Amino acid sequence: MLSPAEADQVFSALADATRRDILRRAMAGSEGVAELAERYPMSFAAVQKHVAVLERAGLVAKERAGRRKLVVTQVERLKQAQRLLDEYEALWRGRIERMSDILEGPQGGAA
Amino acid sequence: MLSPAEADQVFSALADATRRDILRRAMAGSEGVAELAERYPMSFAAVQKHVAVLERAGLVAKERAGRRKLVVTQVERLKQAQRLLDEYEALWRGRIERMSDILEGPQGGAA
DNA sequence: CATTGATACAACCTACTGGTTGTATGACGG
DNA sequence: CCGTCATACAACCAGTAGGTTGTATCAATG
Repeated sequence: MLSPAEADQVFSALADATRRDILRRAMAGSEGVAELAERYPMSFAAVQKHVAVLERAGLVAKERAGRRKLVVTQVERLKQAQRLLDEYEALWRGRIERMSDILEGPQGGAA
Repeated sequence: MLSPAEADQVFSALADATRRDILRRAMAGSEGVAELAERYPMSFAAVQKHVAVLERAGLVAKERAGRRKLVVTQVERLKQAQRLLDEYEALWRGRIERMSDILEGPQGGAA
């Protein structure tokens, strides 16, 4: 669903509070880069770079709106990341079950 | 649930394929650092550093077992990350509802 | 078509990351 | 207690990330 390289990109994009905030604001999809930039204590270009990171990770896209470009989150990528974490958690549950098997002894044990 | 700084640590820990793999292996919780290290094409010390990153992020802990230390994943942190992504997705759903409100027109509109 | 507003991009700097090797600590076996 | 296995840590290096400023493109407007 997410290749290892894509997962790298998605998680490292999420590993920055400013980018997570941009992602949240981009849910509404009504702000351009300039509007976003006003909200953070850094230069316009810095915010632009953050948006570019999110875009490369597939977490947002830009839509032309006149002379602006609106930043909108791509919720599908977010869901893919969720699913990856779900898989890990499923593995964990599997581990518990396997441990239970062991604790219940070899009655139904290996052939 | 996760402070911004903690979220930074968790996601940046997850943003590396080797570390995600270690995390999965650590679900079984029966391997020490040395056993893990054998599986990756890098030095023991490099794997040790990856484990340290996961540990600082709270995603794994080490349990002493004789002269070894077993690396075990802390599933609670994983769940906290999941919940964070759930929150984002909930925001998205909220956006959809708000958009529907708008599309349905101002019958119940602003006072 | 010149100006202005919004975005993009390049060059640069500093700090951190991911890897290396080498050395030190800690726990068990003889 | 001496050796050895397992882990930890420090020093170092190359590459990348996150910030800066400055310049260039692109679209609307007079």
